[in-house]
Amino acid sequence: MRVKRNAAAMASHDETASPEASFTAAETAYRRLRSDIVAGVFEPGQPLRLEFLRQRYGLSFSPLREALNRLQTERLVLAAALRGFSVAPVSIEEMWDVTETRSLIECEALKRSIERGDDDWEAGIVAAFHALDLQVRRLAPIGRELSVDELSTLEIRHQEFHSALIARCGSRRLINLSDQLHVETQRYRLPALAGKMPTGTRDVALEHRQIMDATLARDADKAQALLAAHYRRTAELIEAQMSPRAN
Amino acid sequence: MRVKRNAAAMASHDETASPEASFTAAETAYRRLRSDIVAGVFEPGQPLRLEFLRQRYGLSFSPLREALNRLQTERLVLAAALRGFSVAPVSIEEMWDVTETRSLIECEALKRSIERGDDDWEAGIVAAFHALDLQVRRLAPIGRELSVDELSTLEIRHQEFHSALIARCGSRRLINLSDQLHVETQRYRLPALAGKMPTGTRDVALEHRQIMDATLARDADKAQALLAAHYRRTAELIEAQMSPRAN
DNA sequence: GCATGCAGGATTTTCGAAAGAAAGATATTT
DNA sequence: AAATATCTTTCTTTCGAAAATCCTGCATGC
Repeated sequence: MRVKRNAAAMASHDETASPEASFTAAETAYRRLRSDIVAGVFEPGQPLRLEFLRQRYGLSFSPLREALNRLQTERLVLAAALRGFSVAPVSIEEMWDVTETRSLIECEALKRSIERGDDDWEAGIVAAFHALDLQVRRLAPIGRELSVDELSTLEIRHQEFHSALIARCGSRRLINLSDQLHVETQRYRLPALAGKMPTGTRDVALEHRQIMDATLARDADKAQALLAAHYRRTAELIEAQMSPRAN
Repeated sequence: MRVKRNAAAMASHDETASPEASFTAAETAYRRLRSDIVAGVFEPGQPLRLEFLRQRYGLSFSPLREALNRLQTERLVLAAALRGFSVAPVSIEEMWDVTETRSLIECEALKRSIERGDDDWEAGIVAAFHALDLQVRRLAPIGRELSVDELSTLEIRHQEFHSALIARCGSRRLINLSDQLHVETQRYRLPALAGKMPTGTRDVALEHRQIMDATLARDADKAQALLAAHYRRTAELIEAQMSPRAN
């Protein structure tokens, strides 16, 4: 008799706001792998040996391989035929490519949302901004160490704000791409943020407010420009932090 | 003892210009499934029962499931936890979403290629155009039935032309997205094209030439506009062909 | 009549072992 | 000593069966 099937029986459970909530082993493998890669638990380039993963997650080969195959097409994992999987490498070039692609996708989605957005959409933005702003102010004051939990909440609310902006773009694909690119950028932001908040030099809260204001004022051009600049600034900071070290 | 491993031993073999050429069973499953879905061999919405696929392709569950997981993230297959896989449905809305997203991606990629393209890039475009043009002229004259082979060649050269246009955009992601969106659009174009060539009403060869001319003249705005119009016209024809029938 | 519960069968999902390929180590030859 | 061949080990990949879940039809009770 099996033992590990309890997870699937857990009550509805909205983890990372995914559409379906039931958990197969393959789904668990997918989420945990993705989370570990994004958080930098596994080094970029590191081979992902199946026996190692099997022990780490307490799962069998099949669900692991299914998860790795999904992550492969999401660019988080590299697969070489008959030579297994490895964590996709990171580089400044890739970081800029993700950033610029994300900018392209989200600016278009934002423009369309501004054209089509209704009252609910506006309310969603205001709500998400407020929740984000609360957390930013809570963590901003001191250049102190941030707990994993504080950072995780900040990260989630940040994503929810950006997600709310483009929610009414009317394109499943744009929203989907935005999500995927968001995950990819996390690989660069999370490790860079680990511990030290880039104190001073940047008023992220203000940037968010300006994006929101332009959006609610239905000024598509301005909103797009501000959003693009927002992402560009983040990329520049990450580049500065990456350059001194390796690569 | 196994019997089916011969495929992996086949000599180098550049099918669909994929980076790696070695064939595992999972890779075979992926390609055959994708090809069958795109060609409409499986009806949109049709459940993809594993036992059925196992018999059809002579493979076991594992490689099939791995392939289906990849196709899931590429939007060709739908997966419901514990309820298996099914062919992703098609609709006019989805068709427009693919078309517009593709337009967005490729217009940006084309703009960047025009900025950065070198002599080799130009030569690649001219060569691809010529090969495409030859095939178009070969098939155009009569409104006759087209063989699968003729259509396949046309399809490949068409894609190679569009691929050549954006080859120097400098973004792995844009090129990758363009490829994926191309595959998705095939689901709509191939069945619509099956047999009857949309005779008369449209001079595709001219459209291609104009796109190429504007591109080589480094007129980014014009080239983008022509490319977008090219895709839009195709979508309009498909919409017209889909509307009378179901959905 | 309608809902509810319960077999039985169909299907997906997972497992662990076996087969196959690559990488590394050792021996053999030139 | 270098190059080549052969054996070992490590790892991936595939397989087929077992387990879990879903679905359908039927009976039971209200």
